Amino acid sequence: MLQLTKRTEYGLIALVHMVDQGGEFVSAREICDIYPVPRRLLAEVLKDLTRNGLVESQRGANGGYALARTPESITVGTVVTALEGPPALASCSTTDLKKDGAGSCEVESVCPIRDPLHRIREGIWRQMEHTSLRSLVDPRPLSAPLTFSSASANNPSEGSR
Amino acid sequence: MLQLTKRTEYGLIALVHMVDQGGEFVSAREICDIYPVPRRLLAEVLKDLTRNGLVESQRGANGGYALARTPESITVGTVVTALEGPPALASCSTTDLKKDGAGSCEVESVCPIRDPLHRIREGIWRQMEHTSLRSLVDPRPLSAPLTFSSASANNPSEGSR
DNA sequence: ATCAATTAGCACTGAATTAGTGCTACATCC
DNA sequence: GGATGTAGCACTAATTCAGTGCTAATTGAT
Ligand code: SF4
Ligand code: SF4
Repeated sequence: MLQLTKRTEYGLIALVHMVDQGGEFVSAREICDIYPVPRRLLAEVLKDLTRNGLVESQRGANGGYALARTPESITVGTVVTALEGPPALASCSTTDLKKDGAGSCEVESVCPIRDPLHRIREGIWRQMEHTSLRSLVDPRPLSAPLTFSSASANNPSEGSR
Repeated sequence: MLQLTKRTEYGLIALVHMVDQGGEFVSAREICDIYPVPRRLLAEVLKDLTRNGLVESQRGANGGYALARTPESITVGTVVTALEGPPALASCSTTDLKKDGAGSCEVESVCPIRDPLHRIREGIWRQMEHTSLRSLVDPRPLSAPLTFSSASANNPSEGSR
């Protein structure tokens, strides 16, 4: 259906929140305390993100999650790949062969749309790779397109806490 | 899952085949005679394409389907939209509100990723709009059985196989 | 030492979407 | 009339997804 899963969205939201907290460990409870998201499910997602090395986790009281890499190096593509596998667009994309691999599609040998679809997929992937966590967070605080001298506009009380 | 449906792929394949036949009416049987696609399902897809004005249909013997518009004016985006609705990426995209519309997502009011996702979706849409049927057919270095003998009188339904 | 908070792991249920099929009616050509 | 082929509708089965339960293991605080 050409749509991300809820899990991916939840993951992205959580990651953005982590960026907001700038390195502090945040618990799943804290996150879904802000965003109305099923806690259980979010925990599951965070766990997957941890498995894939996107975030670090800390158990026990005062535990939680924090980014394991810089917000610049984590892209939407990274998250999607971690949470629902590499974007496919069709069942015959090259990178994803953990499931069926070769004999996935009967049409494959004579398929006239395989390569074009492949090309579109690459474009989509480029889009996603081009959107980093940082760029998800940055344009947010100011709903204005651009401010000259962003330094003055940037409220010092903003990010950290 | 960020993947097109089979129906869309089948639709694209069929459309490409129609371009190959350059205006001639081709039956569903003829198409799935070339591409191993469930005939019944393909018919269903073709029907939808007809409803959306992408192809013209002709009933009866020697009937079939043919493009109702130029191959340049039909894009992958068009087909996707006709067959599975406008690309959404998330449940809160603007164009699609036939189902739930406003109260689709609980997070919506505080969602930090909505706009960025929206932007990515636009990029994807642009990709799809930029890929016309023509460009699907053209870059194919014709080692394909493209014969100009598509015309006129006695073209029995098969023969090449 | 105990307790409370929190992640890790696993498996499961229920809903939604999708793939694919059956059957009948209608249209067209021979 | 008969063969071919689309139109329409409804239905089943498979797959995927969202969300939940329960039980460890870990850590800090009391
Ligand atoms: S081969 Fe053609 S039909 Fe089969 S999955 Fe790839 S694109 Fe879709
Ligand atoms: S609002 Fe945010 S979470 Fe809800 S659907 Fe749109 S993007 Fe996904």
